[in-house]
Amino acid sequence: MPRDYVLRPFRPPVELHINYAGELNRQQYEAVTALPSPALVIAGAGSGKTRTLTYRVAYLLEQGIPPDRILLLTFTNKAAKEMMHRVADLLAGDISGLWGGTFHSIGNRILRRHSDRIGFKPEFTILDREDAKELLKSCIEEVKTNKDPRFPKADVLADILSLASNTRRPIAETLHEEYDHLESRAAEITSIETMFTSRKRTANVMDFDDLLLLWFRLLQDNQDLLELYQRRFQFLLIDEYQDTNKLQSDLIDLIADRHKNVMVVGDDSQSIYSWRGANFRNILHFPDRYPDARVYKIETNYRSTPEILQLANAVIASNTNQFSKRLTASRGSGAKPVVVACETAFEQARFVVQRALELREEGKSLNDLAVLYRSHFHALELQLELTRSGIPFSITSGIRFFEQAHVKDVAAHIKWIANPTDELSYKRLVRLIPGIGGKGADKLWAAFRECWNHPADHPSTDATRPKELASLLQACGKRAPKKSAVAWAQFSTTISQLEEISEKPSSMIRLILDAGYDEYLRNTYSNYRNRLEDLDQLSNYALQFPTTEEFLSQLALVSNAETDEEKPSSESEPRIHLSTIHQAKGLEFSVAFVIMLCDGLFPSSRSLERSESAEEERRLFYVAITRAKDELYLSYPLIRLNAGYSNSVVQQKSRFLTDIPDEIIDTWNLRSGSY
DNA sequence: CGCGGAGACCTTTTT
DNA sequence: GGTCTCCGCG
Repeated sequence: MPRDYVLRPFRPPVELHINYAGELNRQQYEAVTALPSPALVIAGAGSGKTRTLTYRVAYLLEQGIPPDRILLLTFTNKAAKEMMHRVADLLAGDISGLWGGTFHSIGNRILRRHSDRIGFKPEFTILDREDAKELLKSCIEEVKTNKDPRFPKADVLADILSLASNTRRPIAETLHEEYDHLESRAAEITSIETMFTSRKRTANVMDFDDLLLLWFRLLQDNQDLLELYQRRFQFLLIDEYQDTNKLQSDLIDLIADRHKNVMVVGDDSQSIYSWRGANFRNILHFPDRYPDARVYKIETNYRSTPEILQLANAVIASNTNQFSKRLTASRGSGAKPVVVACETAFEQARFVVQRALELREEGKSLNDLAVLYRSHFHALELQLELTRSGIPFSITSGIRFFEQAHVKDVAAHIKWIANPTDELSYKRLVRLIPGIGGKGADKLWAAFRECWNHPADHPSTDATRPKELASLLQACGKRAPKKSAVAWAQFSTTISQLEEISEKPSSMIRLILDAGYDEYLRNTYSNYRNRLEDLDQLSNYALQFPTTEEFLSQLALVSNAETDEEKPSSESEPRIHLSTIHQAKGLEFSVAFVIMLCDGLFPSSRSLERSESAEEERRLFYVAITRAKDELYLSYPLIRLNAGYSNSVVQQKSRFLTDIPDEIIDTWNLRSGSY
């Protein structure tokens, strides 16, 4: 059944005040922003990719295109938000119809509107990785016929299923290409996948991959909706195109099929997400799929000094699989990058601390400094040293704010009330009650389902209002262990109170704390104060969302780099920033320290097994180098304490460092000075 | 069946 | 060092 699409009157063209930043090449930007679609912009690191896209959006609006005809897809929600702010500033106008965000967040918005078409209810909840794994685990248990210890674990399985979905390949083919040792398991894995899919559907939950896959299917299977969105999103702009996977590029192609107004921007040298299914060949083959595409290269770098750029060029030159491009610096000369050899990781940490303090003396803010590393645990010693020296730092840690146990416990209350079919949230809640564990939760879930399906058997419930969760809970509380009866009654009371205020997530959090979670925290965790503070913050954070649904979507979809900024405690005190290289993508800092450049750590020993991933490691190193504007320090320890076994391991200097010609770097050898 | 203690095992990157 | 798993006790 076709839908009506209301055409709004064209707005008169607005006055555009693009203020080309002084250092930028104005002609170049004008050429790119006015480029006819389809267009492919190959833009090197620091060449102002984001700025180009921002101007492009502003340009389109200036041409009289209504904001709701534009879809802006970026790598993080934060990037989209910043670009949209910038556009609003440039135009001094209302651009509220403009949609911008990650593929996942846009998928979420669209799927909520049409969930009925794919057999979901609009209040579906989103599973994070951990939840998805847990659900997968119980599917494995059901399919597994005998106790086979070599059966692939939920971790591996989650990766396989995700990769298959994102590359749009059948599972058997994915196994053949990437996990050949599991090829004989294809049939079992496929049946687990089938069960996993149906369990998600009954629970009315989606995982990350579903947000893309179901979005794609929705458009593919519903001609009217396809047409609706093809007409609505008349201009598509995609940032970081080198990191899109097959599913994402197919989505773009599907929506763009009618008008072909696509502008993609990316840099194949910065492709660092292939393990997630990203395929930088999407960029290479773009001109094949869009024969009319104009290709535009930006090889000027506005960010870094020529010395840093020379190093970047030297590093990436060893890679064979790429568009050839050579970045030229637009800035004046600076200091050579420095390679620092350290004895131990602690000495390396002291080096960073001391240098950071010196730079602060020289007038740099700590905000201008960043320490980058391959994996989260590489920053361990540095964190200790920074804390010891009292230097403020912020860190994008491995554990995300929203994935910590206490945040998830509280969120489970809100999620379950919004979506009572959410099995995982229910079980999580029930297991908080003393005396109820994994098996008990399974049984109580079955009991709850039964009360839900047959409310007539339980006179206390009102059949016309199946959402009276608290009374259903009371009804099936009989099946809870006797010693848990009091806690169970308390639980159902809390739920009934929460149902009253189910559209006020902030008040819900406070109520959950008052109703006993506070006490639970106190008894369970030694760092009870911190966790309580987190929840306090979460409650404040929730205030900004008009609906519970938006709050929950936000919890599931924002990355930790974004939450860092969102935390209300963001006092203006300058902090040195610690981050993995992956999470520093798209950012820039005056001074960058890249630490732990030891062979086996960076490049990581796992990646050296395959030649393509060895090239990707080098691209990652390239990304790290090109984050620096003025100064760059590359350091490595010779000895590193091996966590746990308390024996030290001698490290080899990273092969990335030995490959660098001596004349383009300075070498510092650390000596211990006396006070 | 829940829970606490003892041992094994692992350490890539994330929307 | 921290998490997950298994085992035996209550």
